[in-house]
Amino acid sequence: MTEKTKLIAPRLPRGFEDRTPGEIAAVGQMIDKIKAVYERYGFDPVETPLFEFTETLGKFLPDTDRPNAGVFSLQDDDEQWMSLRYDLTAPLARYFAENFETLPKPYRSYRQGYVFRNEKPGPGRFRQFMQFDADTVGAGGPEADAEMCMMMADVMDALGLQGQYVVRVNNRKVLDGLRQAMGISDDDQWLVVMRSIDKFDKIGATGVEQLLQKGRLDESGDFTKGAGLSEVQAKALLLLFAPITMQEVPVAIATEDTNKPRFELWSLDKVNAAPAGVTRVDEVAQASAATLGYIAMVFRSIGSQVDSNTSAYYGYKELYEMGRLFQAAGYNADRIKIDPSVVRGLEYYTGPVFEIELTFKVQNEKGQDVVFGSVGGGGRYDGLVSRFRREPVPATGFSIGVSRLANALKLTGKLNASEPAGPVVVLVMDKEQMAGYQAMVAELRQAGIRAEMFLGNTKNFGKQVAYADKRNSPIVIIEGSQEREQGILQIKDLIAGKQAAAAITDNAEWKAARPGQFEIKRDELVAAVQKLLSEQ
RNA sequence: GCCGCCUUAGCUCAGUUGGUUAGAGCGCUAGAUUGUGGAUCUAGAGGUCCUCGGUUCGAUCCCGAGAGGUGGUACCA
Repeated sequence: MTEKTKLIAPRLPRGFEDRTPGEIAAVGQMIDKIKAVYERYGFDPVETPLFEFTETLGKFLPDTDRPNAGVFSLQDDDEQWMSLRYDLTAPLARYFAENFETLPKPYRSYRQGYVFRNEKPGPGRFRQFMQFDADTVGAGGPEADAEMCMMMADVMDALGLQGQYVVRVNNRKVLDGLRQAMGISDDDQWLVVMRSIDKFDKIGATGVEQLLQKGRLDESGDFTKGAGLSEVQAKALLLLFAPITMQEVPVAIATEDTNKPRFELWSLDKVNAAPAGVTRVDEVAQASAATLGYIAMVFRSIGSQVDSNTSAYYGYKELYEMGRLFQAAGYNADRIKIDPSVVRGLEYYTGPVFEIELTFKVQNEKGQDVVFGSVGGGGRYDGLVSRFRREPVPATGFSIGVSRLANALKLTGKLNASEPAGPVVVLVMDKEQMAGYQAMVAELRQAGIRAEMFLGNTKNFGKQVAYADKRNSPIVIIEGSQEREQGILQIKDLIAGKQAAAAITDNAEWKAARPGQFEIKRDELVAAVQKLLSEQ
């Protein structure tokens, strides 16, 4: 005991966080609100484990037998690689495929939990964080995608963020069509193009333009190699971000196949004299008409037409139909808007992609503006279940980054992270009377009131009251020998006392005043506490 | 991964031009007060000065390497 043993420094690996009662309560409230929206849309919960076989998650490095370094992995007894899940989508695909025979199809499910990524953490980025997902598996139409977007918007409303977010929607098929039109055949080159576009909110138009061409030298002096596009190609892609100015309006022209309208840009004069079968897009999808027209214009600027290649056509048509659905359901462009610059991750999305963006400024503790990125997103992933089953299974879904959203709300003071009320504390005035104090606690607990007897060092009475204060306790119960003889108790209202004492500066006066304290009969304990709690 | 900055008490930081017992504020513990929260006063605990190596009579300080933290950037399913 005399020799000093080497102590272990209590420390947390970076990217991980402890959560206090206030934070747990605040996130719990968020979860309840999100859950309520999902359930209202007809989704059912399911829970899957934190660990999966690495091959289930699909994260083996190419050409090696080791998992991707970005996932936490370990080998089981039989040397099979297992990994902590890094999202909730791959485990859902596994669950659906494994229970294919019994699940209803389409299958609507939601689930919430921690996911893990072994990457360098940053502001608002963690190595363990919570996601809350909803997915519809087995429904291939844009109605399912549109429903996802509307549900995301409803969730944000339910969290009290009306008017402070926008759900941005794009379609990967449109981007693929652009690629074809521009004649980019190299997959790697296209990958760099997509990454560059995805960085728009971080590095701006100039930065993206540099990345699309030769490359960009950032502030730290690091050079990022560009995609090697020509100036003409780069400028055309940059139109995706340009402010929308339209001389012409998009129209849908009926064709022999009623499911395949043609999309063109017409001048207003031409539209006004339009023959039957030509519909202005803004009459059916007002919310996003300008953007739809704009996408058509981007195609024209590179010498193509939006419906001249299959991929772009279907992407465009899906966006058009989703726009109609948003319009019909009353979701305007200030809540959900079509935005051709949305890219989202790169791996498995096959059609519509969407992202929630906060439209208010977020500042960190030091008062600096923080680029927060999206707080949620998703899209259609028709290929994911096919890894487990031979038949094609379409699926769409999205994910809310609960941790990141909570962090944003915390920084803006919109998260109610106040410490929850503590228990009623019964003070120990006389160690011989423990049984009596414990009986009081039991009475209170039986009445459903949080209560505890002070268990620490009872020698100094002031410390007991200080303990109750630190516990955020609303009330303390005092029974000394004087009270016991008279069959009474002292009830001390700590909340009222705190207010009443604010004006007192002298310690002697402070003690004499005993603010917020009054007497009751012993047998009135439960009733008096209940009454006081309801008044506080 | 790459680039910059940082590392002294639980926290925020001072300091030593290289010299013997390394400081402050806040916090913590105890006492003033075995019948009252805040404030006040008193006392106390708490330090491998990030680690290792080098230079030096002597290193917390100078030099080198490493670790950790932080910011940017890359990757991000």
